[in-house]
Amino acid sequence: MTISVKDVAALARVSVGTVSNVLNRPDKVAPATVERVQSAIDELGFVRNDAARQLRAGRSRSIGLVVLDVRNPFFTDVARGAERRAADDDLSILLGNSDDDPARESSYLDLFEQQRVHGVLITPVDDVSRRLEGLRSRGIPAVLVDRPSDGMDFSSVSVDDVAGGRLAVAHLIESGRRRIAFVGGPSTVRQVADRLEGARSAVAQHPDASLEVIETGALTVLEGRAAGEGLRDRDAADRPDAVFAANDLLAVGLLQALVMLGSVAVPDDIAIIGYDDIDFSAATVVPLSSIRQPSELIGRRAVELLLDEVDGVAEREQVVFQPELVVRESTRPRR
Amino acid sequence: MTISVKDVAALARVSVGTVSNVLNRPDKVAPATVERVQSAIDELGFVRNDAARQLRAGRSRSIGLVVLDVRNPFFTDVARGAERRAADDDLSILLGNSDDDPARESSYLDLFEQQRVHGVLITPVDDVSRRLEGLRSRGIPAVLVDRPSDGMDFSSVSVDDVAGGRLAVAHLIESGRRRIAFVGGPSTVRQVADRLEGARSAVAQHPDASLEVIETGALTVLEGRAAGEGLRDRDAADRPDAVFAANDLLAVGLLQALVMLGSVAVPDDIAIIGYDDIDFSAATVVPLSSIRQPSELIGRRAVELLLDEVDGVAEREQVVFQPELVVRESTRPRR
DNA sequence: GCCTAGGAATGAATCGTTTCATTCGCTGAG
DNA sequence: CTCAGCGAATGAAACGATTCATTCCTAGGC
Repeated sequence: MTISVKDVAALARVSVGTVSNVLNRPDKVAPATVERVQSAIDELGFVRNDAARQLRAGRSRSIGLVVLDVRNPFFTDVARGAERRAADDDLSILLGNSDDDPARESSYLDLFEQQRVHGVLITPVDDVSRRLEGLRSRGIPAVLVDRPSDGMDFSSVSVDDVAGGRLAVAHLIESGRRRIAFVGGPSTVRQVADRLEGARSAVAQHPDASLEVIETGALTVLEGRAAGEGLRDRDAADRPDAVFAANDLLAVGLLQALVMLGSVAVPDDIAIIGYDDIDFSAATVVPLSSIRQPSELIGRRAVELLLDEVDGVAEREQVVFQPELVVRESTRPRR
Repeated sequence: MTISVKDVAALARVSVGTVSNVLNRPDKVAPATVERVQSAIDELGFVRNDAARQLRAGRSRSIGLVVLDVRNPFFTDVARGAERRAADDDLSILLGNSDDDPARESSYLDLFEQQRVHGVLITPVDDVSRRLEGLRSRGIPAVLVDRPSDGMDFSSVSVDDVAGGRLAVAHLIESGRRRIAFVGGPSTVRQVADRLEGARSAVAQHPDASLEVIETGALTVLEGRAAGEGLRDRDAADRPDAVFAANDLLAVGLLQALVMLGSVAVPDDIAIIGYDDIDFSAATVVPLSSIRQPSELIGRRAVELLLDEVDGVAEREQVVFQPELVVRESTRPRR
């Protein structure tokens, strides 16, 4: 039923090879013929079948990207950066959302491998290095996004999360806070662990500063709100005087619980700093201090590393960007 | 180089047909054989080539979804709903982001058609009915998302945006405002036009209420901030006393410009109401009143309509959900 | 001991595009 | 007038999975 090159060839009275040439290297075909084939294509409404192309080519014209949470603007920004860069090479991005679930992550990797993608960009939940080795051995390279590769086995594009954590907590201490709480989780997620490590190291610099860890199940607004309710319900004396949230979504949830639904003052009772500096951070109840990462750039660079590896001999490379402190009202020194 | 059914068949000493049967209808194959083939598959690390399957099957196992803006949580919620539903039928979602750009929209449609997707879900920027007719004639049905089909030519899942606009502005008027401004654009986008129409009809009910339209280039935080700066720089006497923003992203931008970067009080100088009720709305500087839409449900339902159409005889159907007013601080009656 | 029913396995044909070794046809040099 | 050279066009083979008409086996009935 569907129109194929064969039909086009018949109508234009040329061979299928010629039709293919018109499609792929029009300069190798006589202008008059190109013309004739073109109008046959238009007349029939012919649309190339990608599956057949891919089958022949051995791989698809897309790159798989697995992120932890599409609802986190940080990741949509990364995806957008990746998509832009990929488009320059006529590649498209398949976006997968693992939602912190190893099973979902794994099923996206399956899917991408079946699709014979050019390569995979991934922010892993689980330890997927075995899986990725497997992919690579079958010709599909992978680049880690937003976290470094442990054994330098893969190229990666990340931001120094330890430095970011240190930056955040050092700033809290500098603005006069001492009883710091870290809100984030699950701690198996590398970014969370690193940011916490940075926080610890900043606290270690100050003998009278202390750090409490409040683990959450995920990095979402909802979990942040739950954590905030926990804090709100404590005796005031029992509360930390500052919170470092592992990302802005959590921080937004904390604000909802403490300020909107509770009566804890931010920053006077508790200062809050988040991470990612998403668009909304500047417009929250109390504008949120945060740690900024070059998100679009991360996506763009990740695609570049991937393409280098696809092209062959490129060395594995670990790109690490430096995070940046953005100070707003939520960490104002106490009056 | 890559492992195919042939290699598996050779190792398991069966025919390729049998390998395929093990993969697709294991019950038709003797248990012992299944076992043998399975271990051959594991040993070789065989992974099915999706392109070959698709080529044979005539279409892919995915559904294309084109949205206006991935950075808008409303659309990621729709996408998530769609993805969940599609997974039930072993289908995956290809997400395309048109960014309000007809050219990008069109190139996603090309891509999806080349991929021979099961069907297309789309929130159009442009008038794409011709394109969609074309797709349909070639066996790819489409369902409109978040806007009704003009000539009932396509199934659609939407929310009554006129009612939503009316709801928003009626609420503003009820809370004592009279000089209303509508901020949104481009007006060619159906949702914007409908919400504006609803606003107009609400204003028409009140002889002393007036409506000013401030058109923006897109529905983003950035555009909202620009519009807000315009308002902020006016003489106080020249300003509206309430703004209805065509979505929450714009409203967030307005808040940034008026409250954070300016000194206009919300809601006392200007009340603001947004649209979509995204997660962040409850945590903005001034918690934002908004119009809520059942976003995940929209995605889910859209996939269902699409599958009905794929399966054959289903009638075209126009599903329209009703929006809901969510009142928060940003539209509190003036004291 | 023969025949048959039916489960199990086979393998050639097919999907639509690309590639590449060949062939074709023409022009201009000798 | 012949032929080398060259641009243009050809068409068969290949990519890898699935399908289905056919063949093969075996157990059980008579």
